[in-house]
Amino acid sequence: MAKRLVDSLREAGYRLTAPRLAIIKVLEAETGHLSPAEVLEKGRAFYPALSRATVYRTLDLLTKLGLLRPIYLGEGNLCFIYPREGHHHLICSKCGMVVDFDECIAAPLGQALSERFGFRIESHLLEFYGLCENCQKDEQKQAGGD
Amino acid sequence: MAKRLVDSLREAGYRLTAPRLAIIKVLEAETGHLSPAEVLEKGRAFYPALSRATVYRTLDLLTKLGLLRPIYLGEGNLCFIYPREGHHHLICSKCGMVVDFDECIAAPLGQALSERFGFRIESHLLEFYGLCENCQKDEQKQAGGD
DNA sequence: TTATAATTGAGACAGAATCTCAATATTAAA
DNA sequence: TTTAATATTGAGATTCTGTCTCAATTATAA
Ligand SMILES: [Zn+2]
Ligand SMILES: [Zn+2]
Ligand SMILES: [Zn+2]
Ligand SMILES: [Zn+2]
Repeated sequence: MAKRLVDSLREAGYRLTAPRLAIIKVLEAETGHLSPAEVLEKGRAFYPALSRATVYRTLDLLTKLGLLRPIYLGEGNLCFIYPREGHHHLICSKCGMVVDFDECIAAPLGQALSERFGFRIESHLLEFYGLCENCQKDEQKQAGGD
Repeated sequence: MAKRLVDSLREAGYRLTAPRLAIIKVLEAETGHLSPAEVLEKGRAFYPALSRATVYRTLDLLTKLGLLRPIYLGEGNLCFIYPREGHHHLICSKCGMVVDFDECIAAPLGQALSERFGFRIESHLLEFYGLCENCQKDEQKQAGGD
């Protein structure tokens, strides 16, 4: 698990530095969805001098290597997810609640697209949007005011 | 087509104002993926006094109503898409190129999740990430430097 | 060890998003 | 129509986010 990010960096010819390791530890420790600000904060537990610029640079680098994915979940914050195969989300477009689920049907389509467009597909995003049970109830009571 | 956004606003009890109409016209005119800044600029063609705050407020509102979806495409800019059924993307994680395609297999899974979690699903996101042909070639030549 | 070049932190900077509040416009009721 | 109640707005201040520069540091291979 820990190996994947580290090895991919190395194989691509990038140096394995203390700041990068701190960031990778954060990404691996959390199963979830981390904003750059959270990565910075948590990363300083491993490497106190960690700077904001380095966090952004490293998240971008890992994204370019296809190891992370930027996504908007719920409350309008960019976050990066470290994709586990077949891990996806159900998001309430009103209150922002996020439900995780592990189930997927995207592989065959991915295969087809890969051939059609000459892409080498590394991962995908599958997110459903809608209203959670609570927000459905709220909706019936009120109309108008937020 | 034009009706959908307008009617949904009304039905949810929100007022139909000139600034909102301008924004809706922009969203309908463009098939693509618009950043808030683009919506502001284009929206001023319909309603010159349109303000940035109103653009953000309206995009958020339409998102809460499940009519728009915030997404990161390619080069790290937030944009909002006005989902057309089965319209999705293939994104190069290195150079940011976006390929559109219209094909989808998410509906049955959506149905199942809806029942399992009590969500009312309104739409979904299905995006594939990988390397485009050019970036695959580049990768073979160099290792290391950006 | 040493040389080389990638990487870093700090802080300046630019741009994006949010907030406040008085002024305005929509809507429903009179 | 007219009016009253209230949602919505624009402008600008403000706060956050993300980028950039550059000298200092550090990983790596020789
Ligand atoms: Zn999947
Ligand atoms: Zn909800
Ligand atoms: Zn998750
Ligand atoms: Zn590419």
